Amino acid sequence: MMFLQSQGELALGSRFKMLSEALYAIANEVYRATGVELDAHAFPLLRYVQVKGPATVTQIAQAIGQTHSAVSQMAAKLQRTGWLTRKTDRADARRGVLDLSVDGERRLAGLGPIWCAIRRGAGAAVARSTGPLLDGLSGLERELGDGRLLREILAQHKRLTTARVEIKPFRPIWREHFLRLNAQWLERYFAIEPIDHEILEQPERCVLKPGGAIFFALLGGEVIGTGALLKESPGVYELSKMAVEPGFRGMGAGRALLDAAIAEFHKRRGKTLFLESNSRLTPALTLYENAGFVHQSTTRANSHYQRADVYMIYDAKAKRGAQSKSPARAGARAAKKRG
Amino acid sequence: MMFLQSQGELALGSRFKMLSEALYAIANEVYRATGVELDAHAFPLLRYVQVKGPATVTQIAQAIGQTHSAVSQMAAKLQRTGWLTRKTDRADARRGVLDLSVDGERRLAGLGPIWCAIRRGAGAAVARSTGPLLDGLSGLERELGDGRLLREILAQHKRLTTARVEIKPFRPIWREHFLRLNAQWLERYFAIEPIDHEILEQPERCVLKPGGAIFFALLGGEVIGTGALLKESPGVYELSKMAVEPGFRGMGAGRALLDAAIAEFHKRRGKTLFLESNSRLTPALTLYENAGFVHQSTTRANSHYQRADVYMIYDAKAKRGAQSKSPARAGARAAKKRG
DNA sequence: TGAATTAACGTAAGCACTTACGTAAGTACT
DNA sequence: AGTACTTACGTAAGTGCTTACGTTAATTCA
Repeated sequence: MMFLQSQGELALGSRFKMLSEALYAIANEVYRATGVELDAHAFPLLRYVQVKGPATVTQIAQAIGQTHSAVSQMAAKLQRTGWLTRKTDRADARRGVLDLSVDGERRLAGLGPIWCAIRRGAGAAVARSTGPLLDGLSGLERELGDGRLLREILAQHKRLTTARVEIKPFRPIWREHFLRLNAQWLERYFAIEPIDHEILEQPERCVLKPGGAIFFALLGGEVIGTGALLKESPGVYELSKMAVEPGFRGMGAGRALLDAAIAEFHKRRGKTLFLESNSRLTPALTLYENAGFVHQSTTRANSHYQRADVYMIYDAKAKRGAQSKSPARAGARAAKKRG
Repeated sequence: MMFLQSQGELALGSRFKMLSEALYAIANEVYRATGVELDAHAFPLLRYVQVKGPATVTQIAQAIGQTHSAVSQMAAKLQRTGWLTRKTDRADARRGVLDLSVDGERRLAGLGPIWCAIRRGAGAAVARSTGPLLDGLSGLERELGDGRLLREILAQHKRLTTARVEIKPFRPIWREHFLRLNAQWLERYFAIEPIDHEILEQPERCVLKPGGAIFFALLGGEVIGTGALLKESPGVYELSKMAVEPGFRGMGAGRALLDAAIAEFHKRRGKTLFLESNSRLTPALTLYENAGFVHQSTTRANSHYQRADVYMIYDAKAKRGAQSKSPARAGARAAKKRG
């Protein structure tokens, strides 16, 4: 192993292969340890149909970078084990449309904490493997070699499953998190606009005092997400400033925050609840769709935000399943319709 | 493919696998384009026996991080295609000792420029793939995706094979390279000692004027290596300050510089030629051994250097094959004896 | 000096892919 | 409408590895 490292760029292929197999092995180990019957090699396929909805063999193959044969074979296997269903596209009889089975949906829905733990553990390992790419690889090889990554993932999983996501109303000691969590995604995707600054830095004055509300999602005492209900005018509320810590996504915190905000909206006898967002934030849009927000054909007149190109209004009847029953799937179907 | 990237740490295994296969494919493409009949998957095994000398199946398997079965199977294939020979260890009849065949040695000796080109091309691609590990991977994926890496490797190879390594005596315009090339490895492995600074910064005063010589290795006009012959006392010379640009190793520049220095030593009717080095610099030691330098049982009395733990004296009779006839292999056998 | 254990290694079978190939359905062009 | 083509996909066979297993040789231990 030390020998391959001494060969520098010449042995990159071999080292990548080893890393790949080691990571698959760790993932399988985690699945086994948590009692999930799933082969890590199926992840790309399953995850694709989970987030994107029903898809054809070729479509999936291109997305996950494998041949259609590989997807075809894996799909057959997953059909036998009850994860997938397959029916031929009625528009084009050559195509087969793969979709999660009801049972498969249910089983995948329970994997949130596991994937979250893997993401957190692997993220930490990757973060420790700093420096130029070759040094980073050596670091990662070390993490895998001494079993550290596996231990860390399992520890993370234990932590994530013993604690539960709780939603609490605003408290001054958490004020900084309101800014921190929102700044994260704002800076990543867009830029922080003046109005953002105002709201995020003075939440009491800009949100609470005018009759709005702010919620925080906590996991084992740690603040991992936030969201705000702004009062725009009597009876009209705006959902805004939703943010979940990247390392904790998939735990249902977003949906819980959303439900809390909607409950508060009802409690205050609101008439209209709207939100503005951006079409690039597909996971968030999916969440909104599931919770009952409906796309409007135009953007909102005199919007506060530069980045807003999506305008949605809440309609209780459009709600698509509770948070316990695989919200992601319903959203994926909705995404299909969005195009 | 974009989909896998969106999955962050969760799809690391799949991405590593793709990178691995893409790199193997590129290497095979390069071999094919340059008319070499070699499968990139055989590289770790072949390279191991090339630099380390004859070895057993298990030994190789551990070094290259595969199972003994894999090595056994690959070795059988390489035996059929004439690369390897195999005989059972006479000390332990369970063990089989794998070694390069005469023909295999010859063929591998011709791969220097190819490996050099791969190292340079891949090194450049890796260097462009900067940032944290995940971003680095994305960068590398892009390099592989658009065929840039392959083109670059082939271009490098063309450049390396059209030009030839030339050895030239000192010229003032190249003075800075004498410092630059030596500082590279000194800083990497050790530290620059005061005496190094003196010699490297004032080569005319410290080397040439007292009766020594300095050589430069050029490839297509570019200075890629250097080496010095220091006059220690009448008839006694020291070989020192040998350095070859990492990206150009394997082109035979080191051996050419060494031969030039030895020729100069003979021309000046020297009686004794010695060198001091460090046991960690195995490739360099191998080179010295091939050229005729013989290890001494003690380190040199009143050595100039902190780092010196190897002391060798030149003996023309100990020379082990010209630069054209696979010097590396003879060196590997010598390394075996060194232990 | 056997007897049990361990080490080295080959062979077979399996696995996750691949390439090669065949078939059926859709598309484009005359 | 017929003919070439392209596309979607399954199946078979191949590949580079793995695990499982068996054989033989060395080592350890009573």
